Amino acid sequence: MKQRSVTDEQRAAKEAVIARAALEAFAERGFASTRVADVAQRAGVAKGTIYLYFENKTKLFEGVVRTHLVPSIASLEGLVAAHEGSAEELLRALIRQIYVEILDPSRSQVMRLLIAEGRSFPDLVQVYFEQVVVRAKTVVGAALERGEESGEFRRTSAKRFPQVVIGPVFMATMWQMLFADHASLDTQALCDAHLDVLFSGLRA
Amino acid sequence: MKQRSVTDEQRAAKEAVIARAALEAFAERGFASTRVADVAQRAGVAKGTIYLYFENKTKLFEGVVRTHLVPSIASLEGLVAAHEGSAEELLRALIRQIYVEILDPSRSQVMRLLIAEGRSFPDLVQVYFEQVVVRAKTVVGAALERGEESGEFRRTSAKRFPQVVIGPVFMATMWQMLFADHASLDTQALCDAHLDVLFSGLRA
DNA sequence: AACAACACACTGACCCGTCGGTCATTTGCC
DNA sequence: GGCAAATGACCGACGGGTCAGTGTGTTGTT
Repeated sequence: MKQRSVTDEQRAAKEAVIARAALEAFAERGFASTRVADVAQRAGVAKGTIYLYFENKTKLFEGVVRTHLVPSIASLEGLVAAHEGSAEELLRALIRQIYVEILDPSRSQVMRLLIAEGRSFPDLVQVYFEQVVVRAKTVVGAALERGEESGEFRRTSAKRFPQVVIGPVFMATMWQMLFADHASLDTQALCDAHLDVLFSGLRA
Repeated sequence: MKQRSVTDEQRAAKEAVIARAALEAFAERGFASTRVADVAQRAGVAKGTIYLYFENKTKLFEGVVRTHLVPSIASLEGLVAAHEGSAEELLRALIRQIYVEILDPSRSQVMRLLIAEGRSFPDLVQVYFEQVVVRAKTVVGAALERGEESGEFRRTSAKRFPQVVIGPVFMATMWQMLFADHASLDTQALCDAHLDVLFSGLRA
């Protein structure tokens, strides 16, 4: 039993090593152009070994995405549940946290991969939509709602469109991935400007 | 001479047919997974014919992108140059126009392709950055500047970050491409909500 | 303690389908 | 009949996936 559980841990650990290597490789060249042999080399194993951990290249991709999307939303939901101050404070904290999460390279690379390959992986898109997008939208929507209820925020249709609130965050991520070489963005300053304009626009 | 120019027209026309077919194919399956034979079939020509118009598959991709990115910005620049009313009116018109341009399927597909394949085509990314992104950023930045100069808008750091202003538009595009099946967006209503919050946030 | 038999994760050379690119041939126009 | 444009069968490289073989650690026997 003890013996067995050690083996499982080791297995999970190696799986994680391979998944990490695969994410890097896919992020760099795209799914189709990445050779399994390249993933193997990055992971420091032979090509055949990968097929001991993942059924095929497609399943490897799915594994990579599934591994990297789940954990981030819970922390946002936690923020909302725990918060007791004003709605503005809550929403500020929320947005700042979203900037942090989404600008994390492995997270943004996964987003980019889903944008790139989504058409070929509708199931993955659906999982991402349900597990990440809907939950994030709900969380932000709830903060907006709370602000309206308490009279802090004007009554706008914004709460129906949390996209308006997080659009700039999303754009900042894509900008960094595509254009960092040409004109890297001062995301801290952008975040401040964003919050400034947003809350002036929301306040009652 | 007449003969010659007819030939050129015909040549350009067929090139456009192929480029259009290629855009569809690339958008559907990605660059690497698209077979040249598939592009040929969509365009109603034989595979060999494609190579009479494009040197190789890569050049075909470049041709597709170059064809579809150029025309859109000029109209925005025209708006700014021609406008004589308030800065708010100008910026509203600008943003609405951006929604129209960017939500046009062929334009958004090109954006998606660049996000997906950017790492493999740095030259294309640079062209896109200079010809589209910088110009769009400049145009929006100019409208913001004008509003501050005239005292219509508060002095914010937003003019340094037009990304804050167009982030929601960008996000709406990506949303439609990825999630239209799951939860199609009412882009008209989103645009209204966006403008509402934005201008409340900007006004002096 | 020494050794044999076994288990099993790992390896990478190989197989074979796929697809970018070529070019000898055909088509269509004057 | 001459010429350019178009065709699609063909070639060769490439890469996903396989599997016979290797090395290491464990168990069982004397």
